[in-house]
Amino acid sequence: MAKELTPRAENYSQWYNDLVVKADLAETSAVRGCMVIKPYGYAIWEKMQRVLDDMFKQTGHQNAYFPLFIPKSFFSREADHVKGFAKECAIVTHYRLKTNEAGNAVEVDPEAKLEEELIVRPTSETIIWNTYKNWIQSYRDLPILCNQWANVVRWEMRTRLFLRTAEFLWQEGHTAHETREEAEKEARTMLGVYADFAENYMAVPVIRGVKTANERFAGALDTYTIEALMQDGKALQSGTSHFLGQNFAKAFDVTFMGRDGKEDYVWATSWGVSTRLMGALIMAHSDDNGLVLPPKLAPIQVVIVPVYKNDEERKAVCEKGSEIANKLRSKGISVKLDDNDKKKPGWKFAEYELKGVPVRIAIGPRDLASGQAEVHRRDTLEKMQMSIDGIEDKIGTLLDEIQAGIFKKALAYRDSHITKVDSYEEFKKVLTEKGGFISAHWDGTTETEVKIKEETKATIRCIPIGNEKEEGTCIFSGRPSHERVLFAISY
RNA sequence: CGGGGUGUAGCGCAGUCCGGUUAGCGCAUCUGCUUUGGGAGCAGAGGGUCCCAGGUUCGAAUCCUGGUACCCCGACCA
Repeated sequence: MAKELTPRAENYSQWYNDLVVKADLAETSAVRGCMVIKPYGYAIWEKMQRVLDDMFKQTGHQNAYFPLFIPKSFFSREADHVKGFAKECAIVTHYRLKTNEAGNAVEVDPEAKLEEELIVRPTSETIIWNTYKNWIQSYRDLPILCNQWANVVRWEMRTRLFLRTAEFLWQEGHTAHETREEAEKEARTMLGVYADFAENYMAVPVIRGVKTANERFAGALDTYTIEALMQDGKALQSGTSHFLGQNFAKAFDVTFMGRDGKEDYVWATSWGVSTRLMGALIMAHSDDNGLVLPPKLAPIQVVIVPVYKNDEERKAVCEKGSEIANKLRSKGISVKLDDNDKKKPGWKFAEYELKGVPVRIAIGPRDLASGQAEVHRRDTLEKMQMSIDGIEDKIGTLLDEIQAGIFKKALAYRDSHITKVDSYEEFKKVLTEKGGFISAHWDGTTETEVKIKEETKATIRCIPIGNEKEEGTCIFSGRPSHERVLFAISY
C-alpha cells in the first residue's frame, strides 16, 4: 500500500483509492462510473444508516418510497431544477430488446420506443411533489415529513469511489409545510441533525453554513451545508438541507386551504446525505497504516488476536479469548475473535490496522500466566497492558476515549487550517501552500465569486451560521463587505 | 470531449527504445519441514491466446496500421 499520507501530497487521490480498495470497502465496477460496495464497506454504511434513520424518526419523520423513474415532463416543470440537472441525466427511451437477425446478439427493439422518455432520478423532488399534490388539500394534511432511502443516478464526467459515483446511495427527506417559518426551521433542524451525526458519530468536525446563490441547489431559495475538511486540505460538502420556498409547490400546483380559509402554496424543504459520507470518514481520519474508524461506526470494534506456539497453547489462548469476547459482548461491544490458524499474528495486526478496527487485544501464553492482555489502540498506535479481570469496562471506556480522541485530532487539524487573509495575494499563497479553509471578505456578487473560482479553483464553501459581522473590503474587488466567508478547494 | 499513461500468470510489475533459443521477477496458490508477541524461513511444484485484428519479417510481447479497455490530469458535480 502507498505510504506517506502527507497533507496535500501529490499522490493523495491515488493513496485514497488504494486505501478504499485494500481495506476492502469498495471497488470500481465494469459499469462506467459505478461502484461495488463490498461487505466491509457496506457494513459501515449500514451502521450510518441505522443511526441516521433513528435521528430522522426522533425528529418526527417517516420513511416512504417513490419511483426510480421520472417522466421527462415532470422534470422540466421547475426551470432552475432542469438547468441544474439536465447535463447529468440517464434517460430510458425503450422498454424491450430483441435478438438481431443473425441471432447472436440483442439489440434495442425500435418498435418499443417509449412515448415519453423516463429520467432515472438524479433526485426526487419532482416525482415527490407530483405525488404530494394528491396528498395535500388542507392545512390539516400538513406537515408531511417523509424520508426515502434510495439510489440516484447522476452521469458525472469523472468519478471517484464514494466521493462521486454515477450511481450512489443516499437518503432524501422531502417535507411540506404550512408556513415559510416552519419550513425554514425544518431545513435548519435537519442541518443540525447532519452536523450532530458528522461530529458525534463520524468524529468529523463540520462547519455549518449557508451556500451562496451560485452554489445553491437547483430550485432552492436557501441551501444549508455542512462542510468538512480532509487531510489534504480540501473541503468536502458532506450534507445539504434546502429551503425550497414555494417553487416546487408552484411547479406542481400543490396548494392547501389555510386556517384563514385562503388557498396558498405549500412550503417545502429537502435534505440529503449520501455514501459520500463514507469518503469523508475515510479521508478525515486515515493514516499511514490504513483506515481509522470511529468506534461508534466500526463494524468490528474490538478484534482479539490469539498468539500461540502449539496446539495446546492455541486451545488455552483461544478459550481465554472467547471468554474475553463474551465479556465484551455483554457490554454491547462488537468483537471478532480471529482464531484463523492460517495467518500469523503479525499479519493480522497489520490487517486489522488497515481495516481501522479501533481496538486490538493480543493474548498469548504470557498473558494467561499474568492475567493480563496486550491492548492496542488504532488511533494513537499505543500499546498497553490491561488486566483481563474487568477488561470489559476498561475497553468500553477506551472506545469512548478513542471516539473523542479522533474527533479532537480532526478538530485540531481543521481549526489550524482556517486562515484569515486580507489580500488576494495572501489568499492565493495560502491556497497553494497551506490549503484548508480561507476566511476572507467578499463583495457578495456572483461575478466576483466566479472570477475567483476561475483563477484559483477555490469556491465559497459557505457563509458560516452565526458568522461574526465585520466591516472590510473584498479581497478581489476591493468593494465593501460586512462579513467574512469561507473559501476552499473542494472535492 | 481535450491532454497524458497503461494493457504480459489470480494480483503487482520487468522485458518493448535497439525483433532472435524454452518470456521473466515479486506477491499469492499447492507440497514438505521448521516457525507463530509486528505482514515467517528454506526447499520444491503448478500456473501465459504477452488486450484484439491486420501488416512487415526467416523470426514479433517488441516494429507499422486500425480498433478496444482501463487509469491519471482537466471541463461537469453531492
